[in-house]
Amino acid sequence: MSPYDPSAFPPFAVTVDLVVLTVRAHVLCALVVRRGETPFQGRWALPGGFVRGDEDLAAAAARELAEETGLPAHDPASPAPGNTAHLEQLGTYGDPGRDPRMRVVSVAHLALSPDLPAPRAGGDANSARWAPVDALLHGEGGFAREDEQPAQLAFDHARILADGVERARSKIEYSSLATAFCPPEFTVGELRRVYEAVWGVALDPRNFHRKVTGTPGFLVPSGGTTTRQGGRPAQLFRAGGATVLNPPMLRPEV
Amino acid sequence: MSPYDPSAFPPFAVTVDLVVLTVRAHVLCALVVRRGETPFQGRWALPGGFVRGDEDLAAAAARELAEETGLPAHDPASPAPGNTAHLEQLGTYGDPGRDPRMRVVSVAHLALSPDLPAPRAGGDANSARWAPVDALLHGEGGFAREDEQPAQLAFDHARILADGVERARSKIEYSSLATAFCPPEFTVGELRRVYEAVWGVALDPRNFHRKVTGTPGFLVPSGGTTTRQGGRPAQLFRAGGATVLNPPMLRPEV
DNA sequence: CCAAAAGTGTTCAGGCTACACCCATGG
DNA sequence: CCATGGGTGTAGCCTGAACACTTTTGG
Repeated sequence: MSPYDPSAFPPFAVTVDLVVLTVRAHVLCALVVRRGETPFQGRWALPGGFVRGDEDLAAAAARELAEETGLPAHDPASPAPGNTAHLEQLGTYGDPGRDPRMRVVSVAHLALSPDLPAPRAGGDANSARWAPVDALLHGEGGFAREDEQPAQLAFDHARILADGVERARSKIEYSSLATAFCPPEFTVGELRRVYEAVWGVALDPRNFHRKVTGTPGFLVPSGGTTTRQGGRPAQLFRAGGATVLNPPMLRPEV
Repeated sequence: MSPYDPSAFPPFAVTVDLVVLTVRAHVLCALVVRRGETPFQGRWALPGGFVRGDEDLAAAAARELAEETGLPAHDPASPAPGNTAHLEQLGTYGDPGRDPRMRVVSVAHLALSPDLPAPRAGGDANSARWAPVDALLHGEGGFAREDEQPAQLAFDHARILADGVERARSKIEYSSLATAFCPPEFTVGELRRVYEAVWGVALDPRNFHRKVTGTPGFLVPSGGTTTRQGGRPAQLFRAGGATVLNPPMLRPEV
């Protein structure tokens, strides 16, 4: 048998898993769903599902995202046009044994969304929620009440989530991706709080303002102002056309 | 049927494809193999093959790399300890129809290697070669003699190669990855010629020298000197432990 | 008037660029 | 002695960090 003969291949299942991130109340959160079946029954997991036989990987990810959040995805090349989510491929996880039932290769995707009212997962409000990534990755104690499960995610999803968070943290440095966490119109202060939540640091509001408004193509004023944060009214902006930031935003030293 | 029931999945074949890059004679080159079978018979393609039933994705990529080049791969986390290649996952390509025979999902990997004597592919010297990436991606005219095929790669391999080259170009900015193109001991000038070949630019030798020797952990002197480039003898270095460069190397404006 | 958030001006330190200049070898 | 590449010094520009200060709202 030739090694290039596709009629003699080992059988694989291919799935997409989603790392959906958002910023809620100044905290970076990920979407998790509760598993109703073995293995890992009752544990939290990343949303995902099988790729259909005639379906592109990106299309499968967009379909799963819409099913879980109601958000349409948009192409990574173009900036977010209305209430949509950024979606990009993250990486592929295919250890034999990562799913005890059979050989499953999962193509993980990273989605970034503005703050949403509430997750909806097949009508069952208790089966999907936003959880702080710190609690999911490090702490058992990050959940508010004791009846909410501790954070050990099913399968290798903790690793996938960690990779997605790291991708988001590094990518907002040199791209305009942070605007994907914001509604269509937002203030400089709201954008700064996104950076602060994702990086877990405090930034100087004055220098941040100069930096983002001075980076060509990052922000365009939409004309309006708002006072929803209190204090002096702030200008409203939309995401500009730029996707790569030059110069980049600098993450403070650890 | 539940969407999570793995016994009812559509059948996929999973392969690994390799973008193997090296710098030969100041030119960035990729390893390509000539296809002996339909489809795309006689065309150049990226090396690759099926993932075995009990094999990790990274292991499959390392196995294919060793079969094609004889090089052992090493973990991306550790710097190259001898004559080994850097190997990392690049991305996954799963369009229905990318292989006309059946549904194939390919997990592409990026390998960076020092200049090798000659490719060896199953003993057939004519079936594998290093080709300049510019010729493979843009020009039909990049090949030296007319009897060598023009550059149209099989399947979606041109896209995969372009993604791999772009990954390498951006990653040598902020990581020590450029040393993966060098032999275990190398001079600052040799490292500079790697950057110049990968980026396609000319760099100031004086400032480059100061920059790389001043970046902590990037290079460690090995004690020896060499005169293989002519002129004043140059210090020999090994790759230091650092994987991320702070400050990064700056790619000149386009 | 006071608190709070939005912006602007200014100063200082450090990195990058450009280029003058010296060093050590082979031919 | 000259060409070639290796390596150091230095002046000017620019950017980012730090922080004083003004602006504009709500209570």
